[in-house]
Amino acid sequence: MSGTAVSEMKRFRDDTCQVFCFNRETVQAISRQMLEAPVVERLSGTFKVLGDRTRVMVLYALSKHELCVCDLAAILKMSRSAVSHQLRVLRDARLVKYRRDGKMVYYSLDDRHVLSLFEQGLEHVAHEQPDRDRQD
Amino acid sequence: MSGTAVSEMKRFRDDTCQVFCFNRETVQAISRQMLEAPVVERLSGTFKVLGDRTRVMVLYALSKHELCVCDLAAILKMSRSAVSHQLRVLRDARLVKYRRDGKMVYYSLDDRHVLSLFEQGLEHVAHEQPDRDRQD
DNA sequence: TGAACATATGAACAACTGCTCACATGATAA
DNA sequence: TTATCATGTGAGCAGTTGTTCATATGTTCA
Repeated sequence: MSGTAVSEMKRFRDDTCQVFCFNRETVQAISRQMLEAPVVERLSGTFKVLGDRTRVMVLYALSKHELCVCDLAAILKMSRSAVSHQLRVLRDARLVKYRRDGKMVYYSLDDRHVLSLFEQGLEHVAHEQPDRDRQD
Repeated sequence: MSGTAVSEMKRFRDDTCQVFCFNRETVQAISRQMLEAPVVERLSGTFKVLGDRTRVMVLYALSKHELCVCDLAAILKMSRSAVSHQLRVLRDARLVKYRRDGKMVYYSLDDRHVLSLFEQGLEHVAHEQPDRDRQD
């Protein structure tokens, strides 16, 4: 794939767009502005962590009050093990922090942005009801 | 699981927290405030859609300019089929809209909140570098 | 020390996701 | 109509994810 002529392009499989289709300049301009791979990785990674029922509930509960694993499990009606696994994910994503007090471990939110993200998300969700398959 | 005595609880498996562990009142208070299931569902669903490299790049590209599938595929260096599949997910989540013009279909952002979400996400990500395993 | 208990974690498994491939759909133009 | 092209989509698959189970870790208290 170098200086191949357009006529030869037709032989290529469909695995990348074979011609700079219709807006070569736009494509190049946006390609230059595109987010760098590690940024995309971290950004999608953060959203992925938020993209799970259990973790959403954990974060919401923690936004109300610092809680130990056992209380979280009771609130979510889930096993402590499952909650603990998810808390690890949230810790790794730096969305929660913890503090040890004897046998207990108390978790709380560790990010000033999580709540803003939640609110933005809720706003999107609030305007979500209407008709299917909008074309414009 | 009704009025079972605490001493009997020990026989239960670990699948839900067997005692209202340490903060019965907090647990009950937060349980009452908890988000309703459908809200949790839609909220985590929205974040899940944003939690993917390809879709993050698609949305970012569309935030710069309305684009057809072929141009998007060229920008992302991916097959048109893959991009088309992801555009369907984004459409279903009401994050993009489209407009037909002859054979072409042009996509653009369909949500005033997506960009705010992106910015919040980027802010979180920006403060993410430092030391591992913070305990406080 | 050892028992009891809160939490953490590895393995395993079922469910889900994102890609490719092949084909379908829908539009344009001869 | 047919040929061509942009896009859409179903099946299949490899890779990922979230839970359970069993067990490990780490703390308190006798």
